Amino acid sequence: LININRTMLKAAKVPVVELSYGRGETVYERGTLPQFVYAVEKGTLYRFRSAPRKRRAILQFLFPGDGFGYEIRRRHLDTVQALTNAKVLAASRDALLAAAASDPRLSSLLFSCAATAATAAEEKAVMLGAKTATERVARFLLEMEARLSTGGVIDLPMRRHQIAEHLGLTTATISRVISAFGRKKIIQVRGLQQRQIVIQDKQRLQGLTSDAFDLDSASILKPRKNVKGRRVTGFARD
Amino acid sequence: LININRTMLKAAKVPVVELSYGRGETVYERGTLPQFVYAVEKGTLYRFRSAPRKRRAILQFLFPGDGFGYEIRRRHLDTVQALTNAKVLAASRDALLAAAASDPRLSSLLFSCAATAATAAEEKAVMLGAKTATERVARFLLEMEARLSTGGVIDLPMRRHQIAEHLGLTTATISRVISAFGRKKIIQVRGLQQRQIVIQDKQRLQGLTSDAFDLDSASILKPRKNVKGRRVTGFARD
DNA sequence: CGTGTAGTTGATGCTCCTCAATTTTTGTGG
DNA sequence: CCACAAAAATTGAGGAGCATCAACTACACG
Repeated sequence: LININRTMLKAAKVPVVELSYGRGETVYERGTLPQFVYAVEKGTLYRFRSAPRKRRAILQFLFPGDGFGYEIRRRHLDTVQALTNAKVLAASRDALLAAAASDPRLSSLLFSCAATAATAAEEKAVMLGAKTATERVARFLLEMEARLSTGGVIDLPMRRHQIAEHLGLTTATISRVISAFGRKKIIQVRGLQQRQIVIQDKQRLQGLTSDAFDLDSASILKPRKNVKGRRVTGFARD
Repeated sequence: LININRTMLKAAKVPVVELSYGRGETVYERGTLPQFVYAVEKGTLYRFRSAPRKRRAILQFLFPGDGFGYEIRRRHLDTVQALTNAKVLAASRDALLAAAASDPRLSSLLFSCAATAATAAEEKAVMLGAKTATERVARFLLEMEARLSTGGVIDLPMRRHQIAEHLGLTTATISRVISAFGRKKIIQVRGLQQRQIVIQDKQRLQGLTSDAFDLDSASILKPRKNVKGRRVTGFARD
């Protein structure tokens, strides 16, 4: 299911090129003509839109198996850049559609891929609907764990600033929340630039994603301050 | 472009049923099996996900020409309900895919529809990325104008509460921002339940969507209070 | 004419942004 | 390998913006 994009491109009887990108290099840019459909082979990339005053919105981080370039417009609205050294497969969109015309299986796969892209975008919208920073970061960490944890360790390829642009928050807030999670022993942060994360109490983290009202979300950011009037749970202690 | 979904369903050589729904009736529910692909014929519907503690996220309002049911999962993750009396076209997903196998044109259309759904979801994510309530509401009004204005009048089919659930805000905030827009003569609000809106100064509204820093966004919600230190523009007056 | 629902508006407090200082890490050249 | 500069991350103080709670108005409907 997760490698459906890669599978599709390889199954199609169309020429597929493998492209390599170095850190920071651009795959395609906003305003260019969308000609290809891509699938990540190796490394991490990210898609973003830039708003006027140097505000950027990172729509998606792309990991091996992820597809991109499915959006249909006359021009690309977004830009894709490599976050680390990366390899991607690319196939001509027209060729794919032509091949799909004679191959029912491919046609179905193509539809699935586009539909998957839609679901992913919607998932992101739901995440941004989460009101508190605590909730967003918790969701993000769990998603990253699912995508790129190896041996219980999440090796984040992105900076705090990029996480912030992805979640609609600021670097400072991301840092505060992650530090608080660490203090609460929900996660353990380590490694260069604090980019390695181990989830120690997954259940508590999951509890924070759905509804922070049961827990004392204020205590995450200001653990010392006593909160009056609110329900107090075991979360506040420690 | 906008009626691509309807066009596709009608062009396909598959049985298409027309279904009617009364206000508040459900088209499909979270957890059910996704069997159909739909297109709105008449009326307005909306898609939402409900979070644990009676928090709902409205993913999308559906107007004539819009398609839905393209997300691919084993179960529906969302629920679709009619906001007004509505008619929708429905075709079996399997039948569509089968027909697409022998019809290249249909195959391409199907892909386009799914891709359009992806773009729409992303657009929503970008909107939620907007930090201020002013910006979100401005975007929303402009989108509604594009979708359902007739003779310069936007006839909103949804309540304030539903706008709030769509934008990730509260009813109170929506009301405050809309009132402020009215006071500033950017829009004119009228009709039963203040559901009719006329955009009087589209340019100013558009200015608020992209970057609220040029304008004094604080003055929207607290027009009386003098703001110190910030750039003051023509927007603050009046 | 009361009851219920939707919308508006005010007061207050929490959350996160902003600005800024400090520490840690990265990268560069001697 | 160390010294230095530049960048990233952390942390603190203060304030802006929205949620929350609640009072109030307007209108629909039985």
